[in-house]
Amino acid sequence: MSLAIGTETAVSRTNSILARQVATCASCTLRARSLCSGVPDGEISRLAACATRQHVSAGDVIFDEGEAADNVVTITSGTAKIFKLLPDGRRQITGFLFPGDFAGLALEGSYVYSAEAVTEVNLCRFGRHQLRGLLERFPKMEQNLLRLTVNELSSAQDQMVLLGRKTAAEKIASFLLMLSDRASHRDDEDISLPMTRTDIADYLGLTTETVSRTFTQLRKSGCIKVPDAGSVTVADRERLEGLAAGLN
Amino acid sequence: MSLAIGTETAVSRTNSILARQVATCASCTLRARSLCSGVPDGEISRLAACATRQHVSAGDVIFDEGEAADNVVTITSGTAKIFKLLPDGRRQITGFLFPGDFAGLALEGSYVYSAEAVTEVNLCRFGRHQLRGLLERFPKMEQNLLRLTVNELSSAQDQMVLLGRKTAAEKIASFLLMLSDRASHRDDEDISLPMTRTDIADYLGLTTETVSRTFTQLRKSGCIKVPDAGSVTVADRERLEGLAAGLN
DNA sequence: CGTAACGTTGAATCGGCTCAATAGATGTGG
DNA sequence: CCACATCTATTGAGCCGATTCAACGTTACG
Repeated sequence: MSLAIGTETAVSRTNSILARQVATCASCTLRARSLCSGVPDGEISRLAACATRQHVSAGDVIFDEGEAADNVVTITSGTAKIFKLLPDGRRQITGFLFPGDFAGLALEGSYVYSAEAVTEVNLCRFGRHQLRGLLERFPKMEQNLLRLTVNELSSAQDQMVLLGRKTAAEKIASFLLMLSDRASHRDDEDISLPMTRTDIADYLGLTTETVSRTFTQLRKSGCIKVPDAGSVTVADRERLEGLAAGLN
Repeated sequence: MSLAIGTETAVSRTNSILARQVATCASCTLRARSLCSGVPDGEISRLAACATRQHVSAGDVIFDEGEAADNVVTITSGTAKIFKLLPDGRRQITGFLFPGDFAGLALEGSYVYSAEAVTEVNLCRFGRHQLRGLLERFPKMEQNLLRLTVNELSSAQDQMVLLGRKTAAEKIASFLLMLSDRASHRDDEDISLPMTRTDIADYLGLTTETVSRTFTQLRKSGCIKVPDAGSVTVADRERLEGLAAGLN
């Protein structure tokens, strides 16, 4: 699926847009964050040399589980999701990716999950071998990567608590607060939901119907407002936080 | 709880058993695995110098969520569990630890989960600051640590699929096969279950009753044998693997 | 032994799921 | 601009898998 954004295409584009890539790293708003902050300013060109910028449309595949893991990607704009499938089609979304997040780190072998764009996404692909070279040259970068991976692991453990032990309302409350923290919004109380109810359900281990009903219930109880399907306003943050933490 | 094995005690023991520690690293059966394999043989003493061996009894605390994360520990024998609690006592076990596994990596700050011994456990505590020194001296060690953490993250994602999308029977089947892979047993078909039904339930997002009933059901259907509560024999591995993968 | 902790089994309940219908949003072409 | 199709979201009714509550075995141990 989605041949247009496969690895080969990305690589073949490398030469034609190299100049733009170099410029992009230096001016990238994520320059000081994520992976890239371990590369000294004087050596940005080395970073740019192993990065390929790419634009993908909402719904497009970024990579598929099982493919050769030739790239690590970082999201520069938009929202993506990573997920795993069971043979009969049951899906678990293991994370949403926002600008600065990375995915596809499989130190060897193949991707262990799939990634797709939720909205229009701009991303940077780093070639695996080139990235390894960078990591060896700049230990600071490897330290960053370790720190980021440890943080991801910690989030994964929080998500296990959510999936294994929280009720539907607690799951939705936790999810909204996670979005409020991690994604950027007009203000603290205003959360945008770029993903569908099905995505939310597959992230929280629920069905779309239960997600929908729980939104309704939280709305009726005055915790949140739901102006439209794509946004939520926090009306009573304290109560929402209590719910998410598992009080009540 | 369990003051006897707190960090202070462990540290205060350091001097008295230093000689034994040095000897232990060189002869440790895990020498070539886990964290430690990144340290050249000639420099083992540096490794030994920041490691404190400790013995804890079944049920004892290894460290508690929220404590200052002064140590990383690796299990050298026995089985441990790591878990998080919700305020009302609901518990999610996020992993079982077997020899070679490590826990407590919080690059700064405090532990984000608790760890307790399931059986009698022998472990090695590495001081955080000393470990950081080692990592900087031996980049190979940091690479190992990254590789191990990435693998843990991958397991965590598998567990999310299990918790969010699998049925009770599929969860138990997956759990048994995980144990069969990771823990050491007399043979492939023979699995020892050192943890209680409550531990299993809290790992799989179930109740003890459901765990018990599901064992019975798998036993009656001929997938497994349950000679006693502490062990399981795989009778039909193919069917168990099908179940675990989510076929059927 | 007696007692406590752990495990199993049964009966009834319930939270979330399935199935089904409706409503809203988005886009397309006439 | 409307008619139509499609996709997403909401709501309702009934069901089911897992939980809760309870009783009873079993094992370990002082």
